[in-house]
Amino acid sequence: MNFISRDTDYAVRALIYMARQPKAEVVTVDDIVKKERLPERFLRRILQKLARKGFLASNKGKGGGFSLVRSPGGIRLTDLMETFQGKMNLTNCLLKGRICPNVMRGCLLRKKLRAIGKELDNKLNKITIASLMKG
Amino acid sequence: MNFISRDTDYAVRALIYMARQPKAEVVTVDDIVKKERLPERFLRRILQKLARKGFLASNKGKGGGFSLVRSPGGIRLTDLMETFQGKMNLTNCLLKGRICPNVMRGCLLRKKLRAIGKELDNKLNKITIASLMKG
DNA sequence: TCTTAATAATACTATTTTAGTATTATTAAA
DNA sequence: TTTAATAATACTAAAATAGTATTATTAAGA
Ligand code: FES
Ligand code: FES
Repeated sequence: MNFISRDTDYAVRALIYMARQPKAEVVTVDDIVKKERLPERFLRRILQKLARKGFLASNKGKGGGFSLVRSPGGIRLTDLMETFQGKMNLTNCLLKGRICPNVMRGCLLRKKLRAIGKELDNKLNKITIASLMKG
Repeated sequence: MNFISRDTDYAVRALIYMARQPKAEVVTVDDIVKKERLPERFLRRILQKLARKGFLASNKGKGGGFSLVRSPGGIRLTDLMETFQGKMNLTNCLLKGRICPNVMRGCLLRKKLRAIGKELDNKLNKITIASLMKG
């Protein structure tokens, strides 16, 4: 079971690559594909999604490409995970539809997981693209 | 994205139910199904797996059923997650096959996730069936 | 204005995981 | 020897994941 999905991972790579460019330049998908060796079509879809969500600006036409909108320090790993994997849910009750005797209140398992989940979130929230750029 | 899969969840319910029985009795699948409202066939497969893995003993034939082998305090949530979901992997590199420039050593993302993952493990490891029985 | 180099949008497909069902065999008590 | 239980295995349906393919749109620049 993977915590990070493939598209989240690809997005991280691409964003780090873009953030490394001097002067927030427009970067072409082809460029990223060549340097980071990611699958082109799939990466396009990922970048499009990032653009729709406001992480990137896309510039069509000749000389076009994608450019960062938000600063690398403002893009958290958890934002990307949420974008591509949906909100990470440590505590979802899977019995709900079927017959959950105690939707959340009083459910010890969920209560414990919730506490742990909060601490996990706090830590994950500190990971940003900027914090990953030194590597 | 769910952290706990459905079969892990069902296993937890079933084990708590069994642990609550006085005297580590043999419990029949039908009984669990009725009380916990879990899908019978699917639950059977789950219990069989728990038996193969040494959590339960199965007694065939008339008067048979499943019984706990390990004490409720000795069954950790993480054991069950590992059994049904495979080891939770916070740090798998998904680029590996494709061209990972730095398998783990020097990869900041993995390094950070590894540290967080360890703390998460420590906390999850404290959740046992026994610790969930009061609810 | 026409060509061209770029992305956009959308639909399709293949694989894997998840969740469940069905069938047949085995066992042991009564 | 009947019967009430599980075992083992194979099958299936649905959802998530990881892509691919096709066609449309845009804007720079000769
Ligand atoms: S069983 Fe539903 S919240 Fe615990
Ligand atoms: S990219 Fe492979 S370990 Fe980081």
